[in-house]
Amino acid sequence: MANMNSALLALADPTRRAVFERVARSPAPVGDIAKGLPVSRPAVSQHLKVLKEAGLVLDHAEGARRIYRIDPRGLGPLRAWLDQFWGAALDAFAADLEAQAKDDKDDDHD
Amino acid sequence: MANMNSALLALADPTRRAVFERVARSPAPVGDIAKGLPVSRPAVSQHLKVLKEAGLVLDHAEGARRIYRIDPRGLGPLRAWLDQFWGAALDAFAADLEAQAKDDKDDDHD
DNA sequence: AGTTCATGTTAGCCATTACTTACCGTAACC
DNA sequence: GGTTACGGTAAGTAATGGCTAACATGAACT
Repeated sequence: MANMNSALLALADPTRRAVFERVARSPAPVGDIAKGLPVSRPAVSQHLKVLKEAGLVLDHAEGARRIYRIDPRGLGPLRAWLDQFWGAALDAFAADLEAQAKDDKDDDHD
Repeated sequence: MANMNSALLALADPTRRAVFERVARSPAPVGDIAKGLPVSRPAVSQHLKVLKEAGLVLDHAEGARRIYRIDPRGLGPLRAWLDQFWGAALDAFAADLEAQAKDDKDDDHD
């Protein structure tokens, strides 16, 4: 499912996120991905399955190899969800500045 | 730790994400947050602790209550990390379009 | 001081999960 | 056909994590 929940869940694990980052850099077969990681090849295969179900990567057979690449639509919902709170974060930042200014005024005993 | 790893890990859990969304909407004490959720108050308190250590929320005492609000700096690293792969996703999308066009035309390659 | 309200903390339980080893299927070689 | 390369799947295990219940802390109020 390519919703934001599964995407967030998939990217939470450091190893799986490393797999995703590797695939995002450039498409690669499973073996190559596993070579650059401290886990076994089946582990990478399992991570790729999760990433695929989360809509973050795509795969296609190429002979005996299976090439994984980033799924363009995967990061969309996640980014949209994040931006939803970007405004709230900025508002909070503005409120912080205001409160800080008030504090400075209160604390101006020499 | 206010890095992107802990932020991603904190937001992965649906309940904890609901807590974060509630806090982001408007600052509130723990009891009020727990009222709108299907888990106990201690559970909310634990989630808030994780969110706080991830740099996603801030708290300040207000009498016996403890008001939690969003931490403006929390989403920054996460958003930055996400944008790092936004370009790769767009590139992949462009590659998809190109491949599709090639398929449609059944043309030989560039 | 004693009581009540609001919250943090601990202990323990249960479900989930990330990992490895072993195995099976498939595709390209000889 | 046999063998080798590549990758997905199953089973079993150790570790993690979220939850509740019980306890501890501290502030406000009478």
